[in-house]
Amino acid sequence: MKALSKATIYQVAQLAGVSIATVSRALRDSELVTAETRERVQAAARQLNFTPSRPARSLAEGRHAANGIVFPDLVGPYYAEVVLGYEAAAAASGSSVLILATNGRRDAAAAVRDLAGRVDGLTVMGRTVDDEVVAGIAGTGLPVVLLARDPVDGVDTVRAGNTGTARALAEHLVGHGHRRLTFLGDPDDSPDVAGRYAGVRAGAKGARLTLVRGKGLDLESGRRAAAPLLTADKPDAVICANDEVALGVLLAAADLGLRVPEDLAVTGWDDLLAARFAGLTTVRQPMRELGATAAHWLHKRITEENRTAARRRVLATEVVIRGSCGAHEEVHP
Amino acid sequence: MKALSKATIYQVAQLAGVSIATVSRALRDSELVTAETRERVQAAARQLNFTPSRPARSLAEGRHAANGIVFPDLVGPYYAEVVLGYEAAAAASGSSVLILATNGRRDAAAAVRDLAGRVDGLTVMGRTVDDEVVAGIAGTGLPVVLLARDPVDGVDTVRAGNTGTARALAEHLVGHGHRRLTFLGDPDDSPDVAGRYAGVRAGAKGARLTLVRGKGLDLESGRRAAAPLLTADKPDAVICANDEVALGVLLAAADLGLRVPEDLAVTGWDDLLAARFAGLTTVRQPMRELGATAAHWLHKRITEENRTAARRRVLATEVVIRGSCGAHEEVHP
DNA sequence: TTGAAAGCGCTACCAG
DNA sequence: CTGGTAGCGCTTTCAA
Repeated sequence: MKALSKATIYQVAQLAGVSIATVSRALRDSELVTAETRERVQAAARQLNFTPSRPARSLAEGRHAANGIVFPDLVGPYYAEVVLGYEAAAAASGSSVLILATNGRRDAAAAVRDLAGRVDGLTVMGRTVDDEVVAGIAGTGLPVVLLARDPVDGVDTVRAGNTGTARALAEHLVGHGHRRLTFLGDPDDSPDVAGRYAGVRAGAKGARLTLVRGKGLDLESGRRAAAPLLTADKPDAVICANDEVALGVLLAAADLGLRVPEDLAVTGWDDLLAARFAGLTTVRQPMRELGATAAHWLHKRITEENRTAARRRVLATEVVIRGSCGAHEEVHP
Repeated sequence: MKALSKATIYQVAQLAGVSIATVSRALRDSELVTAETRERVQAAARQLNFTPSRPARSLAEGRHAANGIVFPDLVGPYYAEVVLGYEAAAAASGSSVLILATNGRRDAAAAVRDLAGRVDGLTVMGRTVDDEVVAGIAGTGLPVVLLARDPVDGVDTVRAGNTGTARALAEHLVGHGHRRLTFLGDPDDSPDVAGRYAGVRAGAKGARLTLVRGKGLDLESGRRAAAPLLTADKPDAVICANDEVALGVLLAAADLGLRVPEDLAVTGWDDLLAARFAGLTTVRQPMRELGATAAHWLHKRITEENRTAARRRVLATEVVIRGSCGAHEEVHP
């Protein structure tokens, strides 16, 4: 009972003894067909294992019924969660999702432009392509939403709060009596890191703050950067750009025989599962909600009649206190 | 300098003063056009911010230049890593990637069928849709690769080793002197879990082995399931279906005042980052390679001339010994 | 309620 | 080397 390769609407029409127009209607539950005809057509379609060709349909309808999301990587829970939230929301509004990871790709811009040609709307995250690429695509009329990224004129932007929470975090550390703070991470790396550093600076009043531009955002990068830093600067608190880097610092500190938090306080950002088991003080952000919001906004843009003004939203983040920043009465589980 | 909405090949042709056929050639670097013509056309295209319509091209070419992957979820690093490996490999062979998460979707089968109509090939992971859906799609002639899932006749399958490594893990525990083993996880949940349980059974000769069918595969599920289990069964070792569950058990054990590994050994599966910080003995699997292999195979299928026999491959996994299974001289960092 | 036919934008074949 | 043109499979008027 092997079904044939690819049945077309013509074959279904022939088998059902109607025109292709009727098949088209019947298959999409148009009210313009008799119940009887509809059934006959659907039976024929089933028998031929027929699935309408998406390209043909898209071409005729002038839409893709799909949208895309561009992110740097899927390493670590952050992007994965964002993408998951995005996919769920997009699916809810009937869109398929195309993904594009730009990391390790020399032709990121070209890849993004190509993707733009396959979708009804596009979400672009930070650290992927330049603003001019974004502007070029948005200029096409293609709805675009920026995620975790500095705004571009006329384009919607959704992001998680960095500065305010970073400031609160720094103030908390200063409140613990720490006076020699180090921020480990490169503000030029991403808008998020830049925002976090800005907040830390604001909250570190009265304490010394050193910036150490670590290269990567993974555990090994943190570990490598930490060793010289801890022996040279002798900070009493290291505020890391994200959790992975912080975990690397924790490892390096252990290697050096430094006790956390007695000799050294360490904080991260993202609240990974590992942070919980490492007792790491960090910041939690609504990852899925970020993705879901982007998908919703995109859907609105795609379906709206007259274009409305660009929107911006900053989702709330929260400091999660655990043991690594100093002793507390009660810590987060 | 706002670029117009959507330029077509006709407008480019007109602006460049050539036919659409020439535009089509020039834009795809055909050798059938003068360098001069090519440049003129490309200039016109650039000026109009032209991007060829993907549906039109796909319709004409009869291919999508895209393939898809279906997975249950993107929660936890496992699927994210697999998808990442897949995306990278697919991109390398010029394919865009469409994703579909089936979890929390009532109409998973329909969604998968729809996806099948948008791609040149499809990878389907375990725990997503029934074999009959897979068979139906494969019967269409659409290349399909199964990932981390029991084989279906005539369809390629890639998976990570479960049974052998699970057996080694169980034997290791028995070697530590543990005699009251509990496997926490539901073999009916996924082919992977079933394979792990089978291996554990084989390796638990000479010890008592209890099966506790925990519901979910997340941390809270593990934690909830562990409490009654630890007080009732009093096992001296709990082998968990994955790391998250194991971490939950660790938390529950701590709540009950049980020392790990003195009073209780615990093992997981996946080697999450958190496992390292929790000192959890676990099993590492080549997640990205799983995804990459699936993408490669799919590409081969899509481009092959005459269909070859279905292939199957099992990628190697390895036990990672840390502190949670008993005392060792040297443990993994 | 159904059918005929005109596109949707692009590729590729056939002439010239 | 370039232009004309026939589709690719489907949706959607416009008539019947």
